[in-house]
Amino acid sequence: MVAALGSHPFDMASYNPPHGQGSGSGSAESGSASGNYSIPLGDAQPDQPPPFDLSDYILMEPGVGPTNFIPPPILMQGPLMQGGMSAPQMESAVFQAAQNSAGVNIPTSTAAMERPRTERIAFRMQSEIEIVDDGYKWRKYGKKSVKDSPNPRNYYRCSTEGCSVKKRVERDKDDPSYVITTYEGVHNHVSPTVVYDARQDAASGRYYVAGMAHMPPSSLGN
DNA sequence: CGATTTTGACCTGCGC
DNA sequence: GCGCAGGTCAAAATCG
Repeated sequence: MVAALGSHPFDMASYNPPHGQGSGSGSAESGSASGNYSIPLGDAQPDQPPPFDLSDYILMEPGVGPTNFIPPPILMQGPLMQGGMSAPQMESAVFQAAQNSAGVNIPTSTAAMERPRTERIAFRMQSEIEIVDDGYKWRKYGKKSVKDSPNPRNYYRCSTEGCSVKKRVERDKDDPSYVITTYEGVHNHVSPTVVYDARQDAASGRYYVAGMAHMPPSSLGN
């Protein structure tokens, strides 16, 4: 599942997920190894944990602003988008996926059930640089070489006090011109550098920042 | 001088 | 139980 931001933003392109070759990490169970994902948005598989992994990224093409990109403040699990979405559709899909991840997925394996669910989203973008300015301030806390990839993975944590959001950044092992950024968690604050408009909806309790829904800090599980 | 990065060690989960 | 791999910690180094 991939959202590709190509010649027209939020146009999806097919992408074959670079699944791990069964290294025992247990992450390669989602979908077939070669096709596009076809699990409908929000249709969680009842007998599987949320099948998120690095294949669930949004693909960004050059010129779509990798140096000034603000990730959606809502994070999600599971396959998200398929081909042919318009920008409003994608935005809606992102939000719906977040809602689904918050309440619909019912993993049955004990490991998946006992593991605290962390909201994550990954972006795959073509970029010379690995550190994109997403408006938040990050502090690097680790670097690790990963199996099946010649490129190290860098670990960052939001440097805002009290915010436990993390992100991982690594280059695509299949195409080093692409950078995969995985966000984990939800910021409990607005961007310190980019705030166009932030307000809290009285009915839902969500924050709306620059037109996007933001979960209230009180709803954070971690 | 405080903040950030680097990097080896340590911890934990999972498969065999 | 053991080994591997991913993730985190923390002290030292570096930077602004």
